[in-house]
Amino acid sequence: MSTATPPDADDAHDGGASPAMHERVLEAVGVAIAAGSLPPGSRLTLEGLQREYGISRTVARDTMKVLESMNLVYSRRRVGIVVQERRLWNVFDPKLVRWRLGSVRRDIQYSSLTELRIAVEPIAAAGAARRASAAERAKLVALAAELRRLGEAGELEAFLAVDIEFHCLLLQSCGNEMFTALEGMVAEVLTSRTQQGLMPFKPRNEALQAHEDVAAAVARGDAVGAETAVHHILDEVRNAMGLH
Amino acid sequence: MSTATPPDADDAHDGGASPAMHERVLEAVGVAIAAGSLPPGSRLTLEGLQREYGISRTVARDTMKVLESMNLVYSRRRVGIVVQERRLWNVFDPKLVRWRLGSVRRDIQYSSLTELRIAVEPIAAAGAARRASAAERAKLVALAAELRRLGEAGELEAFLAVDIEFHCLLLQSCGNEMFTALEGMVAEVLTSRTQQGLMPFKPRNEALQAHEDVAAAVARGDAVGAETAVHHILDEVRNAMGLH
DNA sequence: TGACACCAAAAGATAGTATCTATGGTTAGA
DNA sequence: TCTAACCATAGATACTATCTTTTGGTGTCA
Repeated sequence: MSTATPPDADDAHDGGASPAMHERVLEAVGVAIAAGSLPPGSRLTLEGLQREYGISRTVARDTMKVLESMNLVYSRRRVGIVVQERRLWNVFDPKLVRWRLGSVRRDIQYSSLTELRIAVEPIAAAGAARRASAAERAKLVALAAELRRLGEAGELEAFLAVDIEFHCLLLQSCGNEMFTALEGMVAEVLTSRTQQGLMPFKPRNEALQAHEDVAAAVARGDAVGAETAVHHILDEVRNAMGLH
Repeated sequence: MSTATPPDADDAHDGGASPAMHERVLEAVGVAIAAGSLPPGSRLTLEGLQREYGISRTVARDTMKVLESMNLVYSRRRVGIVVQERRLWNVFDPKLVRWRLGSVRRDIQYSSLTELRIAVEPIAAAGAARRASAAERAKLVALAAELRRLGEAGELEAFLAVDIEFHCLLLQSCGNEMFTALEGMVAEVLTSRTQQGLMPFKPRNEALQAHEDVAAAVARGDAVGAETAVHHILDEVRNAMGLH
């Protein structure tokens, strides 16, 4: 082996080793699988990984064990490590979601997430109306007001930031930890929507009103009202997806 | 160290080693964390795990790396392996869901899953109406008919099996892989509901009708109709959860 | 003299390397 | 069809390197 114990030279593909050796190779292999450049059925070996990334067997093992726990690969004796068929992947693992959002298959992941958001947010709002703390209710109302201000002023960037905060707070205060775990993904969807110019230049008044309605309904503990109001927010998105 | 290298005797806590050493300790530690007997902030060491489970450092490392990738623990030099606060767990990891469903905290996990199901299934039905294959549409109609037959005959066990098949097929044919990944969890919720006697002794006619409506709507590609009909199925569940 | 702040050294844990044996599944050969 | 060789993982062991917490010592100030 050329690259030996000390953190010496010849690490052409290194950037400083700060994000930990293990993470780097996990990231590299994970991205390759998510992007499809290592399609299902592809076979790896620990030995190959050691050579390719200049790592020890232990690190190669650790990486594969993590990938295995995400169901991205399985390993069999005498065969090596085999890329699992897509159907069996743990598609809710945040790492995988991130890898896929960065890949050429980005669109599929994005629309899956959007649909998930459409499904979850109304129920989350209903949950918030029943279970949110007083502080959270107040914060939601404040954020809705802030959204109107920024929306009418046409400050899209600040609007996005507050919009994310609004929707994430909804997920946090709904009392369902599984919904809360979707926070990061929803933020990603909202960001992406703005970046790709899928947002109207100026938020429509109906959308602003709907956000205020959600906040008000949650504030007064009206679960049905909150759910309905969120539906109004999402109608725009549903239309864009052809979901009427 | 008492338990040493060879697969010798004195392994009191062994059952044959067939499910792989690594899995056994992953399971044990994972269950302990999920159940709360290793609360957030608890500290483990590789050395301690080696002694406790009679395993080598390699296996202990692998296990911890998997737990770390699920965000159940993090490890820091000089400190050891620390159980992560609940808020940060990857609560969508099927392994964790399974562990929690088997723990004393079962109820929390169960209601989270039920709420998730309430959120996702209507949108999944809409997706199926737009994207299911002809075979899937036909199968749904057939399953709905079978449900009526079994329901009216009062054959609860067979009814449950077909009910699971119906709802899983919906998730499979909706074209959203994230929804599809929830299949196992939905099956678990439905099973649990029956086992715990939360189902009426004989399915209500409204429920049977709603299943038929869903199948029919999907069959004719009516997304709105399918979504509404699923809502009717879930109304019963929503009431039971106090979600009106 | 006692209390506090600061700094340096020791120690304890993971991170990673290297190498070995055991096991089981594949494949090729009789 | 059976059998044996081989190959890759599963697991064990013993290192070194590194990071970070703890601890102990020192000096200053009240």
